[in-house]
Amino acid sequence: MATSKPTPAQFKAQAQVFKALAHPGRLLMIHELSRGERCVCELAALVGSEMPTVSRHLSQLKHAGIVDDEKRGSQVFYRLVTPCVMNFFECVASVRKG
Amino acid sequence: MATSKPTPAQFKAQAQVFKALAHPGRLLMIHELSRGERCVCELAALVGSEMPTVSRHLSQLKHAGIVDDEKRGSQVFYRLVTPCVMNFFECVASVRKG
DNA sequence: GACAGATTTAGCCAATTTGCTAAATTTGTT
DNA sequence: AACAAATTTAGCAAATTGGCTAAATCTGTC
Repeated sequence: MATSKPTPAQFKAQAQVFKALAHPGRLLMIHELSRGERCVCELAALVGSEMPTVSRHLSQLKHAGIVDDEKRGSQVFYRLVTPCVMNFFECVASVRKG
Repeated sequence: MATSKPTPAQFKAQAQVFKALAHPGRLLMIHELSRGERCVCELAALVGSEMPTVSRHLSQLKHAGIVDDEKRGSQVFYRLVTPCVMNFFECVASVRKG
C-alpha cells in the first residue's frame, strides 16, 4: 500500500512515538534491548543515570508501544517489541550526512 | 553492514533528528513535502498555524537535515531531502497497533 | 515479621519547547 | 521611493521535559 494520508489523530500518535525516540539515553537503551531483554538495573548501569530516571524513560518507551516489560522475581525485564525501529537508525544516519 | 553501536555523539545526533519529527504539524508538513516542494505560505495554510510558527518548524526540520529550502522570488520553497523518513511511518503505525 | 534489594511514584527545580504578536528583512510592483 | 506580500527574527507566557532525592511498593531471605 502506498503512503496514504494519516488523520490528525494518527499524526499525533506518530509524533508521540518519535518523541519517545528523541532522547540519547533512550536510544542507547533501545540499541541494547535489540540484543535481548535487560533488567532496569542493567540499563541504569549502561546509561549511567539513577534508577528512577531510567525507570521513567522505560515507562515512556512502554507507553509509546516500543518496549514491553515482564516482572520476574524482584526484577523487571524490558524487551524491544518493535524491532523495526532499528531500521530508523540507518536512515537517520544518512540524514546527518546529507 | 550490521547494527554497530553508535557513539554517544551519534546517539545525540540521532535524537535530534527524532526530536525534529516529534510534532504532529511537522509530520503533516513532511507528508505534504513528500509529494513535492511547497512554499511556507502553502504549508501554513495546510497546518492552520501562523506563518512565523510554521517558519520556525521548517527551520527545525532544516537544521535536522530533513528538508532543504530555496528562495525563488519572494517565496521560499521547502523540499524533502531524505525521503527515507517516509519509511518510518509504516513502522510507527505498527508500533501503535502492537 | 524484620530486612535488604529492585523498581516505581511523587515532588521539586532547571531547561527546553511551543505558539503567539510585534518588529525587522527581503522582494516585486507602481 | 513608497508600498504590499512573504519570510524570518525577537520577545513573551504557558506547557512540557529531564534529572535528582525522598518516599512508597513489591520480592525474596533470614
